[in-house]
Parts: sequence; structure tokens; C-alpha cells
Amino acid sequence: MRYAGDMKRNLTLKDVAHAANVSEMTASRALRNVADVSEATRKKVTDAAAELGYVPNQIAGALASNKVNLVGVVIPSVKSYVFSEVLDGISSTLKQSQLRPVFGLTDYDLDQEAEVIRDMLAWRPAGLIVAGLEHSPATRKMLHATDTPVVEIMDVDGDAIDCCVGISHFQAGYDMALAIAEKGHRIVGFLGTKMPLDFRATKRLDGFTAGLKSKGIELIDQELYSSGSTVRKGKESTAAMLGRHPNLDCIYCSTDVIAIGAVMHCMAANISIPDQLAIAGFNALSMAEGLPIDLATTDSLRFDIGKTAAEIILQRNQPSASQNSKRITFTPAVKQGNSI
Amino acid sequence: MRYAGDMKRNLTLKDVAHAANVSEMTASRALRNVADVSEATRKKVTDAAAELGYVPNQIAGALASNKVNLVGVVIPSVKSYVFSEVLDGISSTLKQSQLRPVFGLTDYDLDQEAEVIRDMLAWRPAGLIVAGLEHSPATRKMLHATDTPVVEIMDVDGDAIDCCVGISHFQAGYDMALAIAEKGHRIVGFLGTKMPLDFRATKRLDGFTAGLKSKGIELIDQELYSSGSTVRKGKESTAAMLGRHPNLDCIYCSTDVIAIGAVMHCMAANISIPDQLAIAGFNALSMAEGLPIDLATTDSLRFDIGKTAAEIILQRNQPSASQNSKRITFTPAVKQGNSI
DNA sequence: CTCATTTCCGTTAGCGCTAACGGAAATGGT
DNA sequence: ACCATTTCCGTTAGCGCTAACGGAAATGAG
Repeated sequence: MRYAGDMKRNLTLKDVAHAANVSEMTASRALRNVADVSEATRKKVTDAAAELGYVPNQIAGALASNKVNLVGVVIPSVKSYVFSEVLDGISSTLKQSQLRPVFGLTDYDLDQEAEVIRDMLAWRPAGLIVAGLEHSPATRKMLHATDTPVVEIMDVDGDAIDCCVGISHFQAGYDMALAIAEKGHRIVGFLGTKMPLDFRATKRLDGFTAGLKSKGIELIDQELYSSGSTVRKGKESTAAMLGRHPNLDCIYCSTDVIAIGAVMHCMAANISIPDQLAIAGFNALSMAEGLPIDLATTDSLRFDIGKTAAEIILQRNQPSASQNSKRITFTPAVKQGNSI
Repeated sequence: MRYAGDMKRNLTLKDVAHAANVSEMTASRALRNVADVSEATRKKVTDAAAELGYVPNQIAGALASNKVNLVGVVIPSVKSYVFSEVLDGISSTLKQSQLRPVFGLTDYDLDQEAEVIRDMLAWRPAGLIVAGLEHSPATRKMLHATDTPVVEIMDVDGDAIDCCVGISHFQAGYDMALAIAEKGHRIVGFLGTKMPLDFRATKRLDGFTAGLKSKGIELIDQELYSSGSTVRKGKESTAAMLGRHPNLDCIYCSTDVIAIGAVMHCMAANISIPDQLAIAGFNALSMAEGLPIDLATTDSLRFDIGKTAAEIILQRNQPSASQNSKRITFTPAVKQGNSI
């Protein structure tokens, strides 16, 4: 004895067509809201589908029509507090359309990235949004070979496969160095994630040291940890760095999360900001907004980047659209705050 | 004149088979690593595929084999800092398998949830992981009708469609109330997101008031905001509530993000924690770990929940597996900290 | 009322892949 | 050397849906 629920399995368009007493094709048209169906029969069909609890099979539909309504989004991590706003920008932009984002994680690992992208391309998505410009040769080859629109986001310092939307992290680091030098700080350290994992942090550091050098300042210390960025890590690393260099007067952190930890250390150790120690971060995370001090940082414009990337995918999916590669560079401004 | 890149378009298994001088079926077997192919021909095929840059078409494969390697994950938001660890648990667990998570966002909106779930079911995924037990009637019907395994996560206070993994938010609120009462606090307020949007926050509040009542304490004030939870919001709301009730001696926050804001207000206003004001949060977010005080909170065990949900999907996808619905309740302990 | 349009619906032929089966060649035991 | 296995590969027939075309009925112009 089978349950009624079991009988509903493998419901197919044919069942709906049969129930509505029309052909499969008419049922298909009715359910997809395409033309050439009278209102009467359309209602017959949709009623029958609702009655049966029919769920269209996108797999078959996609195969037959050669159209997929998915947009692949490949990001390193969801734990860094950085990508949530990017996803938000993408998600809210695509919402108006038929396109649906699907996310994949790489854990800052280029091999995992290659796997995720291979898997996504196997579904022939309507577009692909990938964080970063650095990829393995295999990934690069896949992305060059595919005909789905590819948008690389976050970063513009490098060569893009197709389209690219982001900011210059080198410039962001450089500009913050100038702002810090301007304020008179001279004994400066850097705190951030270990370089191989995060190319953009590296670029910020490079830009930062270049900026300092242009003002005759050398970076006195840098601490690179391999774990993820946490407030606790920032607090501990700040303590450690101050232990090595008691005369340190400024720390540039690769992300606000770390900078908040630095602030926490200063509060615990009664170090006044910015008089005794200046602190600067990056990203303009909302979690820094309630701090006792107004943290110096750079808004990485993550929502805008996600939004713009999604718009490019949408535009590329319009039949008439030009297929030209775009390169969109946002220029973030340093937010001085009062912590430097 | 077409570019070489254009020539590679629409590469099909037939092309690979032709290049390797075997039948389509043999090529298919070779690429999928199934038996009945000699090592020699397998190499011929994989070499040819690599040479051509062939990417299998999962759509056709899924249709033919009636197998999809995707697991749908439906969550309200990525901005709340809450779901990142759930996704992490899911992602890292599925990594060992062939299954790949795809994420969809609902913005705490049941209609959007219905849409997202409908879209996902249309792809006939190997499993579906949905946050929460509250759904629209339409969603409920779809989830009941489908034969893909469904795991509802985060919450166990209610009826599950199929499987369910989470904690009791009512109990969490209740337990925190007891811990707070135990410490001697009597004039207690609640700070949290507006109820219709977040059912679990509501349940925590219900449990909290019930717990207080069992100790003869009435909630003196509650502030519910409709926006997302931010540190700034917590800071401002704490100030506002203290303005209304200067004699308040404890605030329970619906999430640590808000609690951190409360702590920030106290630091700015020179209010000592917990002597003048006790503060408790929820979730045990890592961003609270560097605070000057050790925040009282409840670990919502998000990673474990994600991991367990993924394991259920994996187990359900083994041919021999029992299809019994599971209900797994984690019991989080109150972390007292030193803020209450 | 006639013929050209328009409106509506059905038929045919795949999309690219794989399950299932069958058959030829290679292998092995005696 | 003979036959039973085993190993390997190809053929056939779809999976569930939709593009493209074609044709019948309804409509309208004159």
C-alpha cells in the first residue's frame, strides 16, 4: 500500500496536460506565461497544475531551451564579515529578474576555487561572479573558454578574464599611508592575514608600504597570522606588536575586525587613541560603528560592487546586449575618523 | 572569421568521443570514473577531454540519470553574522562528498522563501536545508509533496516537515532568565529585532519572560526595532532604554551584536558592567570575544547544526539508507561570562 | 460571402547525457 | 584445444521539456 504522497511523485508536464485536457506544449506555454494561449485554457492548465502540486522540472527545461536562470557566485568565505554585503548587493539586484544567485565557497584555496567553478560551469549558468583576479591556470583556462559572462569582483589590480568590478587595493593602502603620514605618525606597523591566502590584503600592504616610503617612512613591523581574522586575534596581535615595539605609534590593520581588536587592547591597556597609538582598518564594517572611537578605515564599497556585477550579468543576458568586456573601478575615499 | 575561443563553444561529449575514437558511452564512462573501461582508453578519453577543454553538461547528465548533486540551503540573510557558521558547517561537511551546496536568501520574508524554495525544488536537488520551522502554507505544501530530503534547522520549537536540527530558543531564553535572576538582577529589559521578522527571537523572548516570571520578575521594558541588528543600533537602543528606566539593572539582547552595542554604551557612559547594568546576549558570536568584559551569552551551536544537517542529507542519499525523519535537539548551555 | 489575417493549439524533433542490455574479444581452467 | 567467464565497449532508448513549424478555427475587411 502506497501513501497518496507517493502517488504524486514524478509528476510530469504530461500529467498536467492530461488533467487539463490539452497537449503538453500548450500546458508548457500556459505555465511559462508565453503568448499563444487563450486565457481560458491557461486557467485550465494552471488550475490543474496547482491541483496536482506540479513543480516544473528546470533540468529538462534548461536542456531543451538551452537557458539556465542561475548565476554562480564564487567567494572565499562567509566568515570574514566582508562578503555578506556583496552577496546582498547581488541578491537584491537579481531579485527583480528571473535570475537566481547560487553561492559557492573556496576557503581562499585556488584548487577549491577551480573545483567550484568547474561544477558551476557544468550547469551552464547565465553568469558567473568570482571574487578576485588571481586564479589557478586551470581556472583561468576554464573561464576563458566558457561563453557565459564572467565578472571578477572586489579587485581591479590585475588582468581580468572578461568583466571586472572593484577597487584598487594597492591605492587604498597607499592612500591610508598618506593619511597616516599626514597626521604625523612615523613608527608604523601592519597587522593582517597571511599573504598567500588573501591577495587583496597583500596589495593593500604593498600600497601601504609604498605610500609610507613616499613620505620617507619604513614599516617597522608586520604580523601575519594564518588563521581567520577575529577581534580576539587583533587584540592579541596588537599586544604582541606593542611588546616588540613599545614606541609604535600607529597600526594599520588589514580589516576592521582586526582593528577593533586593536582598539579593544588599547581600552584594556589604557592606551589613548590616537595620541599614544593610531589605528586604521579597512572595509568600513558596520560592526565598527558603535566603537567609542570613530575608526579610520576605507569603505570597500562592497554592496555597490555586488550590485554592479549583477547588473552586468543582467545586461549581458539581454539578447540585444553588446558583449563588450567592462572594467569598472570604484574609488573609495579614506574615512579619517578620529583614530589616527 | 571566428576566434579559436568561439570554436570551442558547445563542446559535447560526442566531440570528446570522436577525438578519442571511442563511442559516446565509453567516453561518458571514462569521464565519470565508472567501471568497465580499460585504463588505456580511460586515459585516451580524459586526455582528449582535457585537450579540448571539455566541461560536462550536468543538465543533460542530471536529466538522464535522474541524479542531481546539489543541496539547496535556504537562509534568511547573510548580514546577521549568524548564518555564516551554519554555512561553514554545511559546506565543510559536504566537501567530502559529491554534493555541492547552493544558497538562497529569503530576507526573513515568507513569500520570498516560497519563491526560493520553489526555484530550488525545480532543480530536483539531492536535499534541502531550510532555516526555521515557520513557513507559508504554500511552502509547507511544496515541502510535504517533494520526495527530496528536507532538513529544517536552527529551531526545534514546533512541527517539522521531515527532519529537524536545532536548539530550543524558548529554553535558551528561559535559561538565561534563570541565570540573570540567580545573579540578583530584578529590573530587566529586552532589546531585539521586531518579532514578525524573526520567529526564533520571539521564542527566546517568550522563554525569557516565562523564566523571569517563574522567579517573580516582570520584564520592565522591551525595545523592538525593525531594521537589522547592528552594534550602533544596540548602543542607541540601550541609551534610549536607560533614559526611560534609569534604574534598569539588566538588559537581555536578542543577539550578541546588540549586546556589544550595549557594552559600548556602558563604556562610553561610564556604566560599570555588571554592577550597574548587567548585559546578556545570544549566539556566542566570535566578534564578542575581544571585548573588555566576557559577555554572558548562549552558544547557538551554529556550526554543529549545519554539520549535522549536511550529514543527514548525505545519509539520506545513500541508497541503502532508511528514510526515517530525524529530530535532533542540541542543548546549549548558558555561558555566564562576567557581564551579568 | 469570400479570402486574408489573426488566434490558438498540436506535432515533430531534438537538447546532451546515461541506464540497461547485448555482444565481441580476451582470459583462464582443465 | 575447448568452453565458461570475465573484461571491455557499443547500441538502443529514453530523461522531461521546449523551439520551430504547421494547420485548423476564429476573426475581420471589402
